[in-house]
Amino acid sequence: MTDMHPLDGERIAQLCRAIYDNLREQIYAAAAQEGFVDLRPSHSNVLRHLDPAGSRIVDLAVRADMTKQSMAYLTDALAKLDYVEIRPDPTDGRAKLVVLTPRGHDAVATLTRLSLEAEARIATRLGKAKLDAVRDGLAEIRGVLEKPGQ
Amino acid sequence: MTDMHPLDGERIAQLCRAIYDNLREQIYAAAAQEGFVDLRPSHSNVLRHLDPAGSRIVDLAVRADMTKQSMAYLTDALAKLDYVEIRPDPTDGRAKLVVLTPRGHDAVATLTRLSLEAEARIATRLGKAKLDAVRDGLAEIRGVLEKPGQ
DNA sequence: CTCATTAGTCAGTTAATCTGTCTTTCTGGT
DNA sequence: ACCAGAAAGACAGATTAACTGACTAATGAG
Repeated sequence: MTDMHPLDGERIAQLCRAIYDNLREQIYAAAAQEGFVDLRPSHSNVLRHLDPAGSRIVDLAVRADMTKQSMAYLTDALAKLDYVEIRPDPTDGRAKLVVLTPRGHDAVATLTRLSLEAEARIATRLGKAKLDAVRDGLAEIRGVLEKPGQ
Repeated sequence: MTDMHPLDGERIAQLCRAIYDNLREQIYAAAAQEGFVDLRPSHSNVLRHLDPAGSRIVDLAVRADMTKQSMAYLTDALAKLDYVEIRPDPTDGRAKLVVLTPRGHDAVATLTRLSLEAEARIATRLGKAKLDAVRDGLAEIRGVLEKPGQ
């Protein structure tokens, strides 16, 4: 351990940021090469939280921890790009349902595959056991952070 | 492991994102409460890479992986907030040196401390050994991602 | 049946990036 | 010593992804 810059050391936060940035870049670049050129990282705030039967904007906003205005902006963009369809919720006249189009299903499948492939590449260098241990540790950390007061 | 949403699973990338977001939020909120209300996460793109003798904008830009225009925007903002001083580089008439002010030193020290405190809180729940193992694993992953072709 | 709550929209703002173009300064090769 | 090209930064403008505040329309509980 050479003496490092105060904020640049081996902090969990910095490591997570570097890894996340790298993987996100990798995955969206690969997705672009597979035809999803107009797919942006911010879109995964929608795709990640969409449930199969469709979701309301307000629910997506809560899950993604953003305002409904911001979520509406994202779903609207995805609708224009033919990744989702936005239709009235038959059970509530105020609400809309955001549902994946076939292209949207493709995109989700592709992102999922690319994400798994990226991990597999890491596993070939680290070993599956170690990678699994890191993943478990991260999941535990996330759990701790989500309910801080014990 | 319940069957999860395709993109919402226990992927390393997602875990890193969640953890990084949470820690960043925590740390900058705490910094604000300690008087650094005008300090923003984007500013750490500067602070993290500043070396003690001062750095050139172009070097900071390279280190932070952004354009020099963007870096100039950030350093300018930090200068207006009295975290850094920007002065001519005596060794090169084209260049400027960005150096920390006393307040900037304070900010770096505070962010570093808050960051370490956040990790310490995690350690009390996970155990130091496990946390260290995760950190080592993450560092290894980052290493792999930085030089992908072996 | 009314009124508070909820879902979403509209308008405007801000933060943090980007690209392209320009000026100034430096430097290496002849 | 000169000049051509590289490098450092500035200026102008665009874009993306968020935000807040104020609004409309539909729901549902008492």
